[in-house]
Amino acid sequence: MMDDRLDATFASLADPTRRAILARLAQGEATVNELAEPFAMSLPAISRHLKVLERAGLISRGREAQWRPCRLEAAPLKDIANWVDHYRRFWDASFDRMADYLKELQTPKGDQDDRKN
Amino acid sequence: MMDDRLDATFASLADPTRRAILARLAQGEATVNELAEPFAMSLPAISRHLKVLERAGLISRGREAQWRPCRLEAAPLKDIANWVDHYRRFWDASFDRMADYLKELQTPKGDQDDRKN
DNA sequence: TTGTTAATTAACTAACTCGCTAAATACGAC
DNA sequence: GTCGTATTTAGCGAGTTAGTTAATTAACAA
Repeated sequence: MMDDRLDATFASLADPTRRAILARLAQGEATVNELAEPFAMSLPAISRHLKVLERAGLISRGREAQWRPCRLEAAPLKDIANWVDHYRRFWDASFDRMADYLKELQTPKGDQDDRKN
Repeated sequence: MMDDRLDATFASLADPTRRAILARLAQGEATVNELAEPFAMSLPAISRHLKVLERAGLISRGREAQWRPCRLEAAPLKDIANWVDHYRRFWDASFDRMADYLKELQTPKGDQDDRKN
């Protein structure tokens, strides 16, 4: 919606570790230790990446005993998809198919944002 | 394609001034001064934003006399769109429509990238 | 040559990011 | 309480970013 949210979302996604974390969470919830396991990086570093993702609204966290399971929250990604779709005509040969696609996208509700993209 | 390019693209898009510049360029080529005009910011600042966008491959620049017209280059945006589409199912109710869409996207050539997203 | 406009580079500051290690907190088990 | 595991916070250092003003380069015009 607002500019700041796009800022935070894009900034969060600019780090390969954070994108990998999201990819992992796309397969289901995971704890911090589980998320950290694939990386040659300290646990505090991962914890920080998770905080960045949380602030951007890209993940949420539960509380089960001493574990804080993380789950993917895709709403900001939808904003990104809406934003980038405005540029689709610049790489997509078929104009009309894009029009169809955008129309489809808008059917559920008018939750697109055009101002100050 | 490679991870680094996604990094650079996302990082470039994390700034509202740069997104606004891209939005302006979506309407056609423009010189540095024209691009700077809407902003309460010095010309060197704009010049640097343009350099960031250029390094990310999001714009290219010509040379006409003392003007250096900028033009939008959308290829990196396509990468973004491809990346974010992997998460479409997390906000889109219709699974099957997404599958169709992705199939469409892949038809022209296999220029998608899945590794290390 | 001199002047004007367009754009970049240089040098600087303030603020932020990302990694680390060490210490602290939170919870469950004993 | 004490122990062990999970996670976060604190503090540090290196590197980057985004802005500034002043100086410089590039091209055209007279």
